[in-house]
Amino acid sequence: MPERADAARNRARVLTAAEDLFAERGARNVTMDDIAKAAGVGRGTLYRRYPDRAAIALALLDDHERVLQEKLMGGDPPLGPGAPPAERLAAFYTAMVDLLDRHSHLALAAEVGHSRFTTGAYGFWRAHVRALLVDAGTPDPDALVDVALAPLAPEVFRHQREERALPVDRITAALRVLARGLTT
Amino acid sequence: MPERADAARNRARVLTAAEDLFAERGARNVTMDDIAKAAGVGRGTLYRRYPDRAAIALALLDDHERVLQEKLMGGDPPLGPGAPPAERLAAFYTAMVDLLDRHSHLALAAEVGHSRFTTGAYGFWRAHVRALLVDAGTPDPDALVDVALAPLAPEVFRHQREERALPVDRITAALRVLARGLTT
DNA sequence: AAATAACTGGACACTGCGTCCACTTATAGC
DNA sequence: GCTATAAGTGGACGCAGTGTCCAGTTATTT
Repeated sequence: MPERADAARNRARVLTAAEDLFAERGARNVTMDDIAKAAGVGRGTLYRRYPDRAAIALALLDDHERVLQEKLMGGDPPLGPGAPPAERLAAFYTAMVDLLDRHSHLALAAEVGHSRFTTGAYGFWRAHVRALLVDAGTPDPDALVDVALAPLAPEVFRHQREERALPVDRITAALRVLARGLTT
Repeated sequence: MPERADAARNRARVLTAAEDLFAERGARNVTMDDIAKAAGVGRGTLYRRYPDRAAIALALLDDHERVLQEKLMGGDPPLGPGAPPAERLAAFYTAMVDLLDRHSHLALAAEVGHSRFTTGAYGFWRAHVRALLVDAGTPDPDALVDVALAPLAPEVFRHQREERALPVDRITAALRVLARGLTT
């Protein structure tokens, strides 16, 4: 059974309203009530589809992440298959920083603390990086993979950008150093 | 003016009660009310000294952290001064993992998300690791230092230990690999 | 013993969460 | 078209936890 027309319309309204609110005042200062009000929808309707803010942010992020995921699997090197693992890892870091830079408000909304690790996206990044580490002959990839992904936590990125006022390209360069260190 | 005797007694009761509760059911499931009740103290008294859970956890962590901080500054090598920076960094990682292992419930309570970076302790670790990176001749230590500290986030440690069921020594070994990669 | 300043604790108002259910509306079969 | 019905809707409700406030209490000083 396909989705009902009014339900689809409301879903779209919720997503665009949430995106606006997150961008405007940061996810921390947006309540479920705010989103419902802004979307012109009742609380019940909102909760029917999205149990919490993270679910909404995740839905919004999903599109952007899927694009990157496809590039990783079937795109051109060095992001896609073909390049040596050290270069693919560096390219992955660069792409992730770019993603964080463009959508950090969403990332922060979606991945508060623990929940970060339980999203499907984290599983994908993890599998990808783990494969690269295996390919590069790094010892104990299962332990190192979470270490390699830790600097991509949205909180870390936000801290570097805002508290430390680091430009994006310096963060990228630092992660390139890390990529080199982990694959040799 | 010294602290009044009854105030000191109440502070001690709050701290031990909080430590017990955190250890017993995890910081996430302990409310300020719980702590006040368990300490036999009113809400107002509790809030007078500690504005939130993080402040209490921080006070509890403080002692343990100070011990390590002193070892870093004036203890024996390789933790203290004297050893080459690569070894000191590796020793620092090992000591931090040990600290996390023994007090992860407190660390998780104290450093939820963003607040992690604003604690005095983070500033200390940051300065220490930054100096080691400078010493090792690593490029752009200001950008790399937060990368180097990211894997020590309590959430990452908890994920590795519990979700991934990694033993402590494998986490330590992985961080030693990282230390080598960052100082060469 | 009285003065005083700090400390105490529970009542209170408030915010945000999540649920529930009576009502509405889109779709399918007649 | 018209009705049946199941999905979808929305706001009222109860709850949990936060943080504040102030009248009363208690340690300390003179």
